[in-house]
Amino acid sequence: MSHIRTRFAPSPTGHLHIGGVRTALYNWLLSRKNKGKFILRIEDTDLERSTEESVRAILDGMKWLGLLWDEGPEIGGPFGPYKQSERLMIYQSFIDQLLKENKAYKCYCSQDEINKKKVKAKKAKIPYQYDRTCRHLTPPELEKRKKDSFTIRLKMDWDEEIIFNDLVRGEVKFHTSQFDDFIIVKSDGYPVYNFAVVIDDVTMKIDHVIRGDDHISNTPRQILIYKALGLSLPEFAHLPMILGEDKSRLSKRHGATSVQQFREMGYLPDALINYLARLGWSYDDSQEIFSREELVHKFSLEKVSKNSAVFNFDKLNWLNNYYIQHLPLQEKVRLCLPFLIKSKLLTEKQADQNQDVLEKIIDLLGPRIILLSDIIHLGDFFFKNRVEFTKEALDRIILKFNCSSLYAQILQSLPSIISWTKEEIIKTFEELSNRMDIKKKDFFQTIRVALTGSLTSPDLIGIMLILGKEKTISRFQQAINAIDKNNLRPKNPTG
RNA sequence: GGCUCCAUCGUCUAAUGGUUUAGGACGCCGGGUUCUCAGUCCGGUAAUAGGGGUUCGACUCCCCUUGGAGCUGCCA
Repeated sequence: MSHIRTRFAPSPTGHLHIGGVRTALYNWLLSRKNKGKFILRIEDTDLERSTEESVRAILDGMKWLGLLWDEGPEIGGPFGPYKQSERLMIYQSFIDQLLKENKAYKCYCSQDEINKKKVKAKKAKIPYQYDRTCRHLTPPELEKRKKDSFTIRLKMDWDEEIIFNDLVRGEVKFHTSQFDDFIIVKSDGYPVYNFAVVIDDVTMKIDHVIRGDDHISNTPRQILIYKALGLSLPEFAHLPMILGEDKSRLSKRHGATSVQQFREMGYLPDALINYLARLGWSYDDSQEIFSREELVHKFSLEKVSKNSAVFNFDKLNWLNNYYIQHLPLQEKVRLCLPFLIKSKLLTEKQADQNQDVLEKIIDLLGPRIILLSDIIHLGDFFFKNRVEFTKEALDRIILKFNCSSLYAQILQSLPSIISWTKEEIIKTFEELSNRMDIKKKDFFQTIRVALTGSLTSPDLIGIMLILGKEKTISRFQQAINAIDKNNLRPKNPTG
């Protein structure tokens, strides 16, 4: 297993799906581990649904995740092209071979005719198989239909057990009697998936075919094509599917499924990779956090589990938070910045000029950030010129305590703080707290509301340190003004 | 319907016939730290789908049932 070649072969009919990413990841890991090659191939033989935009999304997504390919779109390689739509000539030569060797034939049956036969079979409760009408066409009949469009079918002349050894599930058996003369070339001249995939894997010298287990039933058909062509088989490994919370196949209705969405929500590539790696694979009974290098080193197909796995956002979030916390501060800032700018909390220019403040803010917010985008609602009060009381803050603090006079007292004490340091601020507020007729807990909550408008925030001293003396004073003043202006006072004066 | 795959806590999984009162992680619950919320630390809750075999012994092997999934396309 030294120079192994693996591949990821998505079809560009939508975004890059998270399930596909895991397949890509396992292929990538195995190629890295064995110092082999990882090939990216675009399977765009479905003319109707394939789009250039989708190809873009796939390439971008793969790059963002750091799943770089050794051969494929944009970089080429010795076995290109790497887009099926550009490989028609290659398929043609293999089709010619099959036709010439009388192992395949042209079928002129229309889609309508076939559909009728299927309906009939269903009514009779017998499994549908193509009745081979066109296989027995006489030369005059063939001559007559020469100009009609046709598909090409593979002759099923086997009567045996197809057995292959799947690297994750062991021996899998099918009997050839289940297969009919299936189509390998569509009437538009494009090869059908099962055919194209075989030709591509062969010509690209793929020796380990690792894919989702939805392909397990396709495998015997593909093996039959290999056999018809006299080609030797690669190793197969079928990965379990990823399910949604309700255990049905993961789809949009379970939440985000495209890499782009995960990216926009503020997930880190490393967290996503770590999560996906552990979803369906384990190393031992205790390790959860794996660096990429570790994954490359420790990954093996033998430890891939056979059963499908439910995608769980709670665990992904836990990992994302973990990875964010372990990021160097400057990196954290760099990653959070786009979210702050996009939400208009600050401009790029402001960010450049206030790098140090930004670092302090993000350092303070650090452990609270689960998704990078959390920075927006967690830290907005730092960037806004005035804070607004949340409904809860209003009900539980502003309308419950005599905040206006409390703030006034604070304002009297603040100017006496000469050097705006942690120690001085603590000293002053502890003193205030002791002096006032309010529980310490409530006292600090009133401050929190004045400074942030909210009932929850990071450490208050930390906030004041970042805001600076001026802004801190002005927030208390603003709060008093807002209270006076809107007459926000406790309903019960005695309370 | 036919064929195929799968089955351990709510979720991801460990335990590859005996070392196990079935281990870890996320979640959840409780507690410590504390000005709130997080974070962090400590503790707790919770599973071998059911039934038959094989065996001195079964989560582990075999069979059946049940449940879930996939394929059964001129989609990939």
